[in-house]
Parts: sequence; C-alpha cells; structure tokens
Amino acid sequence: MDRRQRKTRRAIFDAFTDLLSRKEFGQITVEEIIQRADVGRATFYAHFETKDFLLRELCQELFCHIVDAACGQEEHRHIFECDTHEPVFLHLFSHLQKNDNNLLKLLSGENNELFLRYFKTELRRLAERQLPQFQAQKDPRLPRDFLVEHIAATFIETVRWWVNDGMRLPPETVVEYFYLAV
Amino acid sequence: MDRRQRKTRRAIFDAFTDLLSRKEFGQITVEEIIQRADVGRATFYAHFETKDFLLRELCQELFCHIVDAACGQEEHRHIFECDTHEPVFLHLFSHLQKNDNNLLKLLSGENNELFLRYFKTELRRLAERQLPQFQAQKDPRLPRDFLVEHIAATFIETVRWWVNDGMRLPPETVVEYFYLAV
DNA sequence: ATATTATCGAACACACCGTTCATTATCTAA
DNA sequence: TTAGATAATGAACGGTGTGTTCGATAATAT
Repeated sequence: MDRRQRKTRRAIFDAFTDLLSRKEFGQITVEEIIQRADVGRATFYAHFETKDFLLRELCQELFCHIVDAACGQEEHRHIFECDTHEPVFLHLFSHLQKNDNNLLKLLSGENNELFLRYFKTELRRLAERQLPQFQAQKDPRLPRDFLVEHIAATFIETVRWWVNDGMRLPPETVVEYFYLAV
Repeated sequence: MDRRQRKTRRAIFDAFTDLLSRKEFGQITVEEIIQRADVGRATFYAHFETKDFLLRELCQELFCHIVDAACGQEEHRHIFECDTHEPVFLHLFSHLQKNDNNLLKLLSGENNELFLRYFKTELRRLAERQLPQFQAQKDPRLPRDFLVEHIAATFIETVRWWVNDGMRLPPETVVEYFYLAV
C-alpha cells in the first residue's frame, strides 16, 4: 500500500477516534473529520464510502484483535498490551479496561447501533467457541442460538453497566458478576 | 384539546406508524411523514419538536400502557386487548404478540437506539417491581442495579430473538426461555 | 358574531452529503 | 533518474433534508 494512502488513512482514523472521544457518532460530520485530519473531501471519499464504513473498519480492527487474542489466536500484531493466559472473559474485561481507545464510550452513547452490531457479531463468535462451558450450567431446553445470543447480550450489558459506572471495579469483580448473571 | 389538533396529531401518528412498518426509523424523513399525513410542514413542527420526539411520544403511549397493564394498574384506557391475570412477564409476551403495531420491527432494525432506550426504561421500572422474585434465584453478591439492568436487557434480547424468528413460538415457551436464561 | 387558534403553503437560510474535475505532488518500476 | 502511474488537493456543484418564518385562510370556542 502506498505510503500516501497509509498516511491519510491513519490521519482519518486518528481524527475520527479523537472526535469519538468528544461527541456522539451521530453528531460527527464528515466535514469535521476531514478538517481535523487535514485531508481533502474527495480524499476521504476515496478511502471510505461513508462515515459508517469508517466506523465499521475501526471496529473490525479493534474487535477482531481483542477476540482473536482472547481465543489465543496470535496471528494478529499486538498493538495492545495483553496477557494471553487469563481465562477468556476475564481477559476481555482486562483488555477493555487497559486500552479503551475511547471506543467504549460508544457503548453508553446515543447513536451507536452500528458499533454495537459489530461488537455483538464478534461476541457471538466468541460465545460459540465457549458454549460448552455455559451449556453445562444452563437448562438443556434452551435453544443453542438463543443461548449464544444471551451470552453475547449479557456480556455487552455487563460492559455497558461497568463503563457507565466509570470502570471503577476491577476486571476480576466484573467478570464474576458476568458469570453469576449469565 | 381542539378537534383540529387531535385530527392532525392522529394523522401524523398514523402516517408515522405506517412508515415504520415499511422502512427504518432513520430512513424516514419529516417530508414523507407530512406528505402521507397530508399536513403542512409548519403544522408538524407545531406538534413535535423533531422526529425523535414523535417517536418518543409514540413509545410512551405504547410502553406505559403495556407495563402498567402488566402491573395491574388499570388506570389507562384499554386500547389493546389483554388478559390481566396472567403472570406478569407472560402477559407481556402475549401482549407484544397480540398487538404488534409494527413497533416490534424496531427491535430488529438498524437505527433504533431511541426506541430501545424507551423500551428499556419501562422495563427497568417493571424489573424493579419484580425484583424479589429474581433475587431469590440469583447470587446475593450481584449489585441491585446490575441485576435490574440484567433483567431488563435479557427481556429485550429475548423479545428481539423471538421477533427475528418471526414470533413463531407461543408466548408460553418464550417466557420459559426468559426465566431459564435470566 | 367575534375573537381565538390551528392550519396552510410557500419561501427561506442553513447544513451536510457525495461527486466531479482539472491541477499538483508523490510514489514506483525500469 | 526519469517516465508513467497513482494519490491528494481544492473548489465547486446539485441534491436532499432540516427547522423557521409569515401572511392568509379556515375551523373552533364562547
């Protein structure tokens, strides 16, 4: 990939995450992004079809890494610090607490449908892998897909609750709540 | 209230729910609403500050009724059919299945943050009332507000799962899944 | 019957979107 | 190192939707 492309791409990503830390996704305009990134309007659209695609790519970068790291698939570069040998979900909570990237604010924000969809998609993948561990505790009458959905949703709600509270609790406590709830 | 006001208000509500059954909330424009409602632009804004406020009022009408009916508080008019003596959550599922009003499509749609917030707010109210029934089954270490949040979220996710599946299952089965999951 | 109040309709300024294009800068491969 | 390819620039454009304004008109209440 051309160095010029990499540079503008990074500039846009940086400007975007910076803006995300200040205001709602829905309130952010392409105008603002390109101004902060110091990039031409046409250039932005040469890289991303719309604002939504920008978010999608950002999320994919983050979630894919987090979940794959949690699964012990170390094929991705480690931009984030993490300790791979903790139990999976604890690892996730730690990871989220360590390198927030301002993305978690999306969880408690207003117009974050897209963000949550991407997050949930990755969590479903994870829940699928970890399913036996939960099936053991739960009633066998529950349909498999229902259970997967439930685990993913409960995880997200737990994170949301945690974030709204300012992430004061240590990951060890939160993961305990998660396991007690789910 | 002036009969004219009631008429336009109803016209707008009708046009809006009609549109909701066809397309995403985010894709609906004020333009479309007033055209379908056959109402002047200025008139719309005389009634509702924005599109979001319109949704809010619609949701409040529906959810307040449903939850209050479920709680046995019969102070509201009964626009919807319902059988008040079933257990609360079963009652809710039945209610949702009976008079969909196209609102449930919002649960599985794309840009429904607002709708979900209103729904969840009402469900928290309900969960608060029903809390003892759940606390008995759950570990006492779980913080009260965490548990309330968890119940509300699990209910919504259950409904969402049900709706996405075409609401094929009878309310009795769904409520069983809900109780097994939560 | 009259004063009030809602609606109309047309226009307005505004904000943002996504695209186009000619020009300039930067890269890559020979 | 140079020639050809590729990317970024900047300015402008048409389009769509928003929310507001205002005088004129029609329905309502008392």
